[in-house]
Amino acid sequence: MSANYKDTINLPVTDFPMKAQLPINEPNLLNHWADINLFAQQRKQSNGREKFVLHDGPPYANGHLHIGHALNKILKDVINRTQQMLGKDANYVPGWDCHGLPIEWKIEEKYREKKLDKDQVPILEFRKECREFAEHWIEVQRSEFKRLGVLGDWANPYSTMTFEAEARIAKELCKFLMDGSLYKGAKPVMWSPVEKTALAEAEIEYYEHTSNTIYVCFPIITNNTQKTTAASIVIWTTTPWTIPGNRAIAYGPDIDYLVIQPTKIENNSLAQPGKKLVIAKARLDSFCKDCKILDVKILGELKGRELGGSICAHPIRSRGFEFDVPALAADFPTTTEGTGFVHIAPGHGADDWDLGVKHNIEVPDTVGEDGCFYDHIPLFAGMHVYKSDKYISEIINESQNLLGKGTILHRYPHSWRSKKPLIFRNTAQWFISMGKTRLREIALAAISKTRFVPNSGKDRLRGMIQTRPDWCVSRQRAWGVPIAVFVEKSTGKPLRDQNVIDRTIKIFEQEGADAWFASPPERFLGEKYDSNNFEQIKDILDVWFESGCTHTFCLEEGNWNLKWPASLYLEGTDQHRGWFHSSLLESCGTRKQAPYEAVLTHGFVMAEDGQKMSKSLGNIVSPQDIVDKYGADILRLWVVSSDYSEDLRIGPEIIKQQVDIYRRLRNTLRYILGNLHDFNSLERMPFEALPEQERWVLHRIWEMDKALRNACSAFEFHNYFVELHNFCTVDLSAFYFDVRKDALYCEPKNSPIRSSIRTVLDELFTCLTAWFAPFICFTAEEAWLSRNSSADPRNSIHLQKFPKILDTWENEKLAKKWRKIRQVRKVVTQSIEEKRASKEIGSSLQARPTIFSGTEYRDLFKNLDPAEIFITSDVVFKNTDPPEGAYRSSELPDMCVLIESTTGNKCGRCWKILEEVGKNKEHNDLCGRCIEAVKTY
RNA sequence: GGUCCAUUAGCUCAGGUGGUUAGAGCGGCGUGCUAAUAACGCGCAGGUCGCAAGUUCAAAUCUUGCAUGGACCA
Repeated sequence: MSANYKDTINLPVTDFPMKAQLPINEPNLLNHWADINLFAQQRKQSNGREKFVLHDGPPYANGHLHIGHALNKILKDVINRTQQMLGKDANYVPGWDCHGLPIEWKIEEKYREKKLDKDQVPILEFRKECREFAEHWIEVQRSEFKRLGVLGDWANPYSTMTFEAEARIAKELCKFLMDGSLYKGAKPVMWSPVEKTALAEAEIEYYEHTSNTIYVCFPIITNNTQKTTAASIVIWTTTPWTIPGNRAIAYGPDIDYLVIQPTKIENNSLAQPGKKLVIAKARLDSFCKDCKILDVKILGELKGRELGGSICAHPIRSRGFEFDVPALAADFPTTTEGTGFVHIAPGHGADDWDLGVKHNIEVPDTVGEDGCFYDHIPLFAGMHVYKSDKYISEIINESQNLLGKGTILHRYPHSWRSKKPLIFRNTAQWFISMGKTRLREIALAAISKTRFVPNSGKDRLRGMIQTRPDWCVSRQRAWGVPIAVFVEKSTGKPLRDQNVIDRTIKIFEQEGADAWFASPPERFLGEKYDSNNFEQIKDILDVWFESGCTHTFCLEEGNWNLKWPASLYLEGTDQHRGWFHSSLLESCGTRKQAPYEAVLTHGFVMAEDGQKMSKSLGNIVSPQDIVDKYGADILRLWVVSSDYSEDLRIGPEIIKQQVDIYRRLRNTLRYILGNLHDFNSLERMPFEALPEQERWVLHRIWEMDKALRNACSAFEFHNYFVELHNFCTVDLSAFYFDVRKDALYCEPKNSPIRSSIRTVLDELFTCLTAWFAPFICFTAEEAWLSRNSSADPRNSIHLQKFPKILDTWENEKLAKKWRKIRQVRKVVTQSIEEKRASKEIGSSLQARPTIFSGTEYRDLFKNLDPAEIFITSDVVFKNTDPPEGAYRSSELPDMCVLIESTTGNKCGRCWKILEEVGKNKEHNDLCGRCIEAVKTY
């Protein structure tokens, strides 16, 4: 009859629950952090330490957070927390991007619902509504970010629409004005004749559209090769209305062209037999078909480059278009459609404009803002471009230069608002020159001095800076910082007067940029100038210029006590084109160096199958859903276990995996906490007194600490986190905890071995809570407080540094030995499993392994208890030949194991099966160790 | 259409300069314990390294092409 010894066993005791209930508990911890003013405590505590400033790339304040926001901010938070715990002062000031189109749209939409035109609304009222809209979303996003556990100065964020920011942005632009790099130029932009406005990329939608197409002859009047004498270059265009704006023709220097002569045509063909034409060799067949030419004579063949220096006549030259049309080499003509030549209207296309600028060709203004030809255009004045195709064709035909016409169905840009087709139109715009003040070279030099993580970002940004054109910084919009510049009417030159600028900036600081629209120009110009002689520019600054200025009003100025340049900028890879780019140019233009020491980029978040998330596919994962269902720590776990240098994936299965990993980590903490119940520092054992296995754990801690510090300095967490998880699972749970369970539970309460183990558990608790803290910030705090809250209620794991690990804990020799021990253990557990499968054994304590091997293996366990390590009741080493049926593993072929059932009786307390049990009269169901232990209760 | 990047077990990731049978963990399956118990242990099965050529004695690794996915640009 065995007594119940459960009460005499040191079972784990803890109030740290197995079930996390994160969606309920995390908000409680957030409240706790607010109560103890954690962020302020952190700042105070780290005052004077080396600063680490991660400058926040401002999200756009116009909607709920999506998974990409969550990835970005959690990654920032992890980095800030690791830097803080490494001993730096990682002050983090979040920010918002507030001006710009998407918000304007929303407000315009409201007006449209009320059947009001935006232009009828006073601009100040319109801007006020935009501001209120942005303010609303800042509030929403702020609370969503906080819920993710992101720690920062949420009470005092920066934004691009504060008066100080608006003033500062205008001031920065004026630096480009004063040094001469800001200039007024012209550029074709996507233009909607219906709304009479330029459109941004995001406002353009592509639909199927039927366009008129024409083949047009450009008679060659000057040539460098006899082959083309008296011939005409043939172009094909889908926009006949751009012919009045034509000023050049582009050819491909490596394209093969033919000189041909139609010999036979269909009755209704527009082509003329005998006329010499030049077209691409590869286009001959389809050209003849389109122009109803039945047969041709090939007169010659030439490479595009032979056309260099050729000059053609404009196809309606005799009708008021007396232009010379040069043939120019370009890389964009192809032989996949048309004739291998591209007609160039510099006012009506990006390629056209670039080529025109390159060859100093004037950019004609032919079309007004309503889509009608200007009055000064002969023949077509006042005509709408959409209605002019037919007439233009007729005029060209009258000039005998029309070869064919047709229609084509293709994708064509349309206005997001009116759904009407768009045109490219030449407009006056403001630019920052890449060359005048050597901005390009300065920026390139700054890139080479910057650290990029991953490294490939460096080449990417460099490539963009190398090839980018001048920066177009003006927008014909309402919600933003104005280009606060006056242009002198008589000269067309911008006014460069520092006094005017200073006066303007001062007004902006006090009243915001609204003042530009609210006040008369005299207020800014002062008494020195007559406002009648100046045009006040009402264009809005490109929002990229604004966000490119955040380093000035957040880092350089402001009350946050940060540093310039920032230690790190961290955003998605799309920001090579965006914020990294504009910040670099702004800073290099005004400060001759980059605003950041390092740039980190992460990939995009895809659905589980690697596809983009989209409403139509129904594969969108929202951070709010994950937080509500599983908790922010699960989302944070996903962030740190993913490789952010590429695109990353998320979906139900991946989240489930994080939940599983989370449970293991949590139970590891729970087990440690349970066994540290009633432990105090007096119980700690000195290092020298610790058994070998405990010193092995300390060695592993030393290794993990090294791995952590490497991961932090490389900003690379996913490999480290796998290692940390493996440490908890493989080293601790499956090995150290399992082996030491007997001693923890069954040895007398104050035995040295228990105290040694608990000393190590205490170290593990300190380390694991700190190591987890930057990642699963809620759970680490919950565990920490469950042990430390009584000491100081203002306590927090997030006020700790990473523990300093002593180098004396390193012991590679010991580690090597224990790797071998675990190899042997593996063979033993395998051999036990064989007996379990055949139902000869259940618990491993029923097994008695005999190890047949050389003495080397027995020596491995000298001064150790191999039975405890194998969790068997006994172990025997034999130096003899193994019997038939002994287990041998290919891993360790020089040993084998024979498993036999133990003989003896089961100790009612520790469950080992030992011969000695039953030999004691007083306690005939206990082993010797347990008899001694029981006496202490 | 152009430029760049990626593709290793169901999942997340390792795999310096080419060199034995491509590794972990999770999940799966089986199983033990019933004193971490919606926990913990033990064992097992999973891979034509996206596809196809090429270089080489030898390719997951180097080259080229293709496919799929992604970013930026047009």
